[in-house]
Amino acid sequence: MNWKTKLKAKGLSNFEVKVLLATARIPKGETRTYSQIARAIRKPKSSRAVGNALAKNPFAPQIPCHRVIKSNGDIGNYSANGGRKTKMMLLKKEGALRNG
DNA sequence: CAACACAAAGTAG
DNA sequence: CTACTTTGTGTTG
Repeated sequence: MNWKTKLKAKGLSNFEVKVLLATARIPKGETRTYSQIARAIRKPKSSRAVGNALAKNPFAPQIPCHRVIKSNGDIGNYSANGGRKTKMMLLKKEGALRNG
């Protein structure tokens, strides 16, 4: 997928593009923390800005922004339809979230 | 300056 | 561990 072009076509900034690119690299059934994404793009202190980029994610269900959680194991938030609920649902369906 | 989908460190019990 | 406070970061208004 040429996200880099699609994202930029959306008017996203270089930072947000990198974040989404790193997020699109997350394998199914696994999860990453905002901090890890921040590290992946060489901005380990921008864990907060990382969330902002995911919030702007124009390809919500396509880019696994739902596979991104907080470092303390918490789900975090979700801008797409459903919110946190859908986030958990997707993680459960993929097996990333083991409630039991 | 203010607001946000966070993280790390310090203080207190 | 749990709860609260402070500082850092990047985009947008």
